[in-house]
Amino acid sequence: MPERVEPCLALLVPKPPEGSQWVHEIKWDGYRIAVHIEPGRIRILTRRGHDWTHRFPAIAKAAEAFQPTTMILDGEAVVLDATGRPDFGLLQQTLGGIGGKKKANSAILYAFDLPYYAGRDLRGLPQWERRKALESALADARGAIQISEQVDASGAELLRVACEHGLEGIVSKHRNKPYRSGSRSGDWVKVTCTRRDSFFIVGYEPSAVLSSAIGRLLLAARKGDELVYVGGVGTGFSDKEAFALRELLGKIATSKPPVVLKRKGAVFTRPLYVAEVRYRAWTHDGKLRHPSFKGMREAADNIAVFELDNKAPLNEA
DNA sequence: TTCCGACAGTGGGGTCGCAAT
DNA sequence: ATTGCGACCCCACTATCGGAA
Repeated sequence: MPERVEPCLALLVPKPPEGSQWVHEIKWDGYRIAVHIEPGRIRILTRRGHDWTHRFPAIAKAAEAFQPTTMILDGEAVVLDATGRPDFGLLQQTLGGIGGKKKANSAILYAFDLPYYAGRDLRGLPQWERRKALESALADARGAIQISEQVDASGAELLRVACEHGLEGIVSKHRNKPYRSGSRSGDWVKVTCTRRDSFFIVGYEPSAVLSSAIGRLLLAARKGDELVYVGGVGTGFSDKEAFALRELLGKIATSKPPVVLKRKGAVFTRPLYVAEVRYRAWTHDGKLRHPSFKGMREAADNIAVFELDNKAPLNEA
């Protein structure tokens, strides 16, 4: 059995592929892991090959049930929230940081591929054959190891349902393609549920490398009569735009911060512009998750700036 | 010639531990 | 005691370059 199998990665695309050669499943919001099972030994490796076995005791324990068969299960470790949805923030809190002593007892694995089984490297097989092998290998899986269901629906339909339920998105796989380790080829593609909203630009931070360019914009939402910092955005603009933004915002810099925020190097500006931002969700902390800049305009009455209401949670659909 | 895949680099969010302040 | 930094995880995106088409 190989010491390590680099995971096959999914390419981000704007819409799900169509056609009978594609199968679709839920995109689980957690940590990608590979569970190596062999006689007398269980190892759980992260995407970059770090041994995190001790952090997923429940999954490691559940994996023992498959011994002595050798196999590598590829899947996503998640922690479910009270409503049964995967919660990335919860996973991180449960898991702790790099030297963390916390145990993610509640983390479970959604297995979606089987690159190695019973002495055979299955990566060269088409996806549908590996899938068949996975289903038979996990026929009586339960508890901390579950199979990630392939859904018998069009990609567009599954995506709609996934987004409706506050899930992260979907992954589509080509039935006839092999498992390409370490590659982000289009054999696997993902579509994520995203939102677009407008936020006030309340400042910027200079780029760490490009002089006279911005590195990130500081964003705020409206909450009643106040502005509340909701995080920064540092991608989505080109270098050219980063220079132009610095030029423009430099003119409206103010010494009176419009929001409560202390960050070294931050330059605050009067909230005269709104940025349109695409993002995936809100963190527990009230920040934008995976934000990217899509454009900006002058603030005006006819532009709806995101309004925080008093009742969190922010993560509801 | 153009296009695509792989890579590096700059950003976002989080956790924790450790060393410097 | 606080702060900053570095490992780790999840990423989006831009810029570049070499090889495939």
